[in-house]
Amino acid sequence: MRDYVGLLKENGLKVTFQRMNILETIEKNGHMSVEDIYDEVIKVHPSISLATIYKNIILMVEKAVLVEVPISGRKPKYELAKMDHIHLVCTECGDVADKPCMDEAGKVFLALTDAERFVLNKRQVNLYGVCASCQEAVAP
Amino acid sequence: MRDYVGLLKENGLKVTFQRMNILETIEKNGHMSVEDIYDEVIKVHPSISLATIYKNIILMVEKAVLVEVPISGRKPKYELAKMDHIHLVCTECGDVADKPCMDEAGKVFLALTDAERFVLNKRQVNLYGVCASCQEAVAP
DNA sequence: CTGGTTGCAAAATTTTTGCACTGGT
DNA sequence: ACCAGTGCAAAAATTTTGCAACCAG
Repeated sequence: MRDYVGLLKENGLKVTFQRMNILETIEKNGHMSVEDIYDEVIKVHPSISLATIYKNIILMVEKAVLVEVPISGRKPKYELAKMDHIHLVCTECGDVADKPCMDEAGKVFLALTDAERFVLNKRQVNLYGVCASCQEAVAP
Repeated sequence: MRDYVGLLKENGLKVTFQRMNILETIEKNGHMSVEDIYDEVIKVHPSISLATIYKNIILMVEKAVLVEVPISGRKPKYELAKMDHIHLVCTECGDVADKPCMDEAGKVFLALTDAERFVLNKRQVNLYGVCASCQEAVAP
């Protein structure tokens, strides 16, 4: 598990049980919507309020501790900030998997935006399809 | 202007003024949120209701006439279905520009998902940064 | 201590739904 | 004439806000 205490302090955020639980839940599950996070965190911290989840997600996204992953046709999900990667989004179950290897594509994107006089800050690649386990479910 | 009458009929949708206005507005403006569309369409069709906008967007996305473009930190936008392209999203003004050239990246993505036993259906690339005109606004 | 943080309840916003009426085909 | 489509108003769902109590530093 990562050093969330340090991560929060670096960003001028106090270390509360709520925040620790949010971060640990997201680490464990990978990609979660606000509702997903609430449903999980409330199991270990029954008194937490949805407003607290919202406030903290907004705050942690601002501080770049979390990253919003917008997804076509669904609520956005949130993940821990990490090395550049792309997302494999299953259109059946909604699950999101990370895939490293932004490097090859990275060069292409830089060339593209240079020509455009566009200052590139962040890249976001979603590949939509059907994941291995959903393929099995359809054709066992 | 495209043949929206044909496009709607092909998809089993009746040709109404509301739908024509929605499609023409999106063609003219490129990428629009639900609210954007409503604000524009109401100018030429004052009696249209927001519910009609919602119902039609949902319907036309199902029929793949429109495509939802989810954007980090903002409401999703909608565009006409068109050839594969990437999005340059300005984090200052929120504007979205299309850029063709999915080909180079396309190969990379296919190789990636093949290895994963992931059936790739749709690709969505957002590059976030500051567009040329917002750069000028900051440093004139 | 003390300012940031929480939880609650209320407000604001956004999206969906039901239904009578309208208008395309 | 039939039934998809519209508009309205109400309901549901989502997100934000204000504030008193609380607690990490």
